[in-house]
Amino acid sequence: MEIPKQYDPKEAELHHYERWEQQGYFAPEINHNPDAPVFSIAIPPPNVTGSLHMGHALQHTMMDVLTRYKRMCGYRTLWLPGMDHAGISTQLMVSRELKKEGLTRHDLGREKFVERVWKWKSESGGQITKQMRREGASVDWTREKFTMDEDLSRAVREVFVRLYEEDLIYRGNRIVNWCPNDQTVLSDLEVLKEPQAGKLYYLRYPAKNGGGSVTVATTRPETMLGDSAVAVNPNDDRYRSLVGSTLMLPLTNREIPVVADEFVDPEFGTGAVKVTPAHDPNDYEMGLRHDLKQVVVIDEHAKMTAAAGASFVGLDRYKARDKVVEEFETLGLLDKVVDYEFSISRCERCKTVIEPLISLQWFMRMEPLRDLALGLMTREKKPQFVPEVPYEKVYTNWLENLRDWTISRQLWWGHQIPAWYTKEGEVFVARSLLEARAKAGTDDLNQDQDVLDTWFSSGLWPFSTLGWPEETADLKTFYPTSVLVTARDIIFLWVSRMVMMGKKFMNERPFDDVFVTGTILDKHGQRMSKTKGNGVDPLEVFDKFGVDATRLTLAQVGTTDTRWNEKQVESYRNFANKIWNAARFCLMNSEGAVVDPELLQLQEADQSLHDRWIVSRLNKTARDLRQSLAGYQFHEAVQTLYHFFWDDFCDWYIELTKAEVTAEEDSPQRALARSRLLSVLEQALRLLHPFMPYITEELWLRLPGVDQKLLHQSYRDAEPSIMLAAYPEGQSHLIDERAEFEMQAVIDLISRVRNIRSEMNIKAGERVPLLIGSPDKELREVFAANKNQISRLVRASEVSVTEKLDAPRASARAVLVGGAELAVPLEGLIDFAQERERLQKEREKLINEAAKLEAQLANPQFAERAPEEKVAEVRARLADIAQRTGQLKQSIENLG
RNA sequence: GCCCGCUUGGCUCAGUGGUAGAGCACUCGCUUCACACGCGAGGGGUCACAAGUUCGAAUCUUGUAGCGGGCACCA
Repeated sequence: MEIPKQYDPKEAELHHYERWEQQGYFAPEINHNPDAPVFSIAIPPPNVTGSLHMGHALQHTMMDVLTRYKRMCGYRTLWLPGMDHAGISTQLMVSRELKKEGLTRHDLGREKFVERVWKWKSESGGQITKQMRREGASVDWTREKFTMDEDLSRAVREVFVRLYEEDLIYRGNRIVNWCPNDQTVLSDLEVLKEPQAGKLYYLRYPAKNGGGSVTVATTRPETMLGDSAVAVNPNDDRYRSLVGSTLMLPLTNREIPVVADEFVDPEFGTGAVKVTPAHDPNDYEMGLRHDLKQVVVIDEHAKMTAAAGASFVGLDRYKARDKVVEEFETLGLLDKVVDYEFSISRCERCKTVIEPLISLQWFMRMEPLRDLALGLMTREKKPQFVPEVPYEKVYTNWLENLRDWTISRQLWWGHQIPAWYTKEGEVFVARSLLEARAKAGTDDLNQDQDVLDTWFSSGLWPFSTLGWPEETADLKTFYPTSVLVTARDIIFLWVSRMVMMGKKFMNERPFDDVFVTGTILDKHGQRMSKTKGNGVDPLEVFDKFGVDATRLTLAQVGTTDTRWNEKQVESYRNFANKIWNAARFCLMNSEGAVVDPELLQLQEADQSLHDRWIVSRLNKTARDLRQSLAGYQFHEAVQTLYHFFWDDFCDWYIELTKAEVTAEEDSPQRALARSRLLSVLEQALRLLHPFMPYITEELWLRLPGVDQKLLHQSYRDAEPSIMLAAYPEGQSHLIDERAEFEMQAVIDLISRVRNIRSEMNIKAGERVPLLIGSPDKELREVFAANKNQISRLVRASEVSVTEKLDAPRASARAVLVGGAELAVPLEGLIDFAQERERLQKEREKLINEAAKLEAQLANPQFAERAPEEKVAEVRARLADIAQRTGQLKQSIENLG
């Protein structure tokens, strides 16, 4: 079989996914063990309008690593995919399309418009579902959900009705964030606060009865037309006498009172505040406290109303501002204008400046729900945030200060609020029109025109996707889910709401853990964003370096913010190629061999050192990986895999076993060595699979002897695939510390000889004799037993191992840890002065180190207070250094 | 304003109360029969700064500086 020298990711990425999906490997039903433990993840549903960006790729990689890992461990595994209808985004997108045709949504009317959105969805929505297949995401597409599906919509109505019946949802007139462009209300979380360079205007209001006046400072002069009071601090002596008096509001001829309120900061501005209850959240509260009139002077289009006066009506808010200032100046009532920086609220989507307006909306009362979430954290410490710092605190602090949630939106795309009104305006909240009619006792009902905030349905996601309110088998099996993997920016918008809703309606946490990923920044450390145009498209990276290499790069990001670094992907592309070529070597030498995990199940003294060693390393690696993944230590896991495969397996094991494996003649030894090599490779591929699904499947299927026996017992009937193979255990009885110690001695020996060859400029092809002296009998036996391997790897002409080193004067020498010595006779090649200098340098290094250790031991408090084993360790190290220093000294003297 | 995080070799990042790590970049040598997307050998960091705790601090505490982020109703 011909295997190309270079791995082509595209080839491997072409067919496996389709096969996995068709065979049903992603569905939990593939697991035939009725007692299998359960692992489940509900995907953070991407917007139906969205296309894949780095953040998705990052999260999906981590979720897929966990899912594939747990599946291989025999868990009944479900990673449930789906999408969010994304109310505003989607409506805007379709409206923009309409605009190209010269239409607005109002031209179509609500029903036609919504139809149009559904059409758009089926034709071009959900790009991400295709892109996720490319990523290799092992989600169960048969359970894919959309927040506007009928069953999920039913859950939304059910929740709405129940909360309404408990008085946790109410309708009322309150001041809200209004977007004059999108013509809808927004929740506090959907507005952005931005610093703004503006001006502070000092306006003077004359007293009603001649003489005095009060000057107020404001950033929004146009709202003065709606003022209904001026407030001062009750303890402010400057204004004490004015409290209760009446002012004449300029430009309007209205009389307004001066009131006293603790809210007012005497230090700011003039210490007197104009109060506009209808157009400022603070003033709104103050207005309620003092029973002030709400004078609405700005409408939902951010234009002035008739109440603003005949000369202002119809003016844009900013035009009105200029006009107010102008008129104050004319009247001599503008005291001054100063530059002032303040923060301004903008619509998250369209960046329009928010207008606070009083509006009739639906709200969710959060206190009781908040208490459920806080109680869950206090009593059960759920969910467990990873990393715990700072997210647990951020989450609980936010909950503690939570305010009621505006849940209605003036949109057409979304879950229409299940409330119906009679002609008289009486409201009936019901699960359906039929139920509403029954409740109202009339058929003459109109449904509320508003829809619910997108996040309302998202909050139900972990259970609505599993069939709630029906008590389905899926709901029983997969709820609560195991872990939520998400970016940090939706902890409030989404995570907290899922916890509250899950606790409320399932009486159970929605997930055990919340893993908060880091963020991928651009190379300058800036957030990637569409508007900045600095995003890196994951699909392009897939094309350039392969999906597996990209996944490895993303997995190692873990929880820290990382600048995008293409070099890193390239190095993992190289790693994939390394895997490919290691397998290529194994396969090129696989005649007469077969994968047999049993070969790796025993550690016996008569096996060669490198075989016992690689089994030990393999099991240690598996053990470490399991530990890393259990703690969501993705970076650590990637490093462990990389170094096991490249360093241990490729650099050492393959090289050490190469002689046996490539022997010309067929023999039982050769067959055994080949089978062993294949079996180690096979285990290594399993370890890698959750991170690099494509290359591992591609290679695994090519290995001789791969069949159902290798699958986890829960999947024994399935067609073989590495994704159903059992994840290596990491068995402690196969970890052989002695073998690792001995192998390390061999590795050190080989490295020192190579170092000598390099420093002495010995030609790569030239063979040199190697003399080893070791006073330690066991080490001597180790070196002797591995003569052939050592000889091969250092290109020695001969290797002799003796108790005492007996080398000619013209030799390059080195001293190893443990007192072994080696010499490479270099008659005619060696420069004595240079060699002396080389050894002297090394000796000085050791002497410096010894001095530090001696100082440590000389401190009586060290011996007294440090733990015994630490002291013993330092003593042992010092003894070893002393011995080596002595040997080096001897070597130098021998050189003359 | 309040809170939080980060600061480790040229670059991107791990890590840890007890001898400083990786990848890339760099230097030298290699067409060694899996791989030049490779092999072998090297150089390079007083772990931002200061004080403290400790037998011992790059790691813990406090403060300072720089960078980044979150929260906040100051007109």
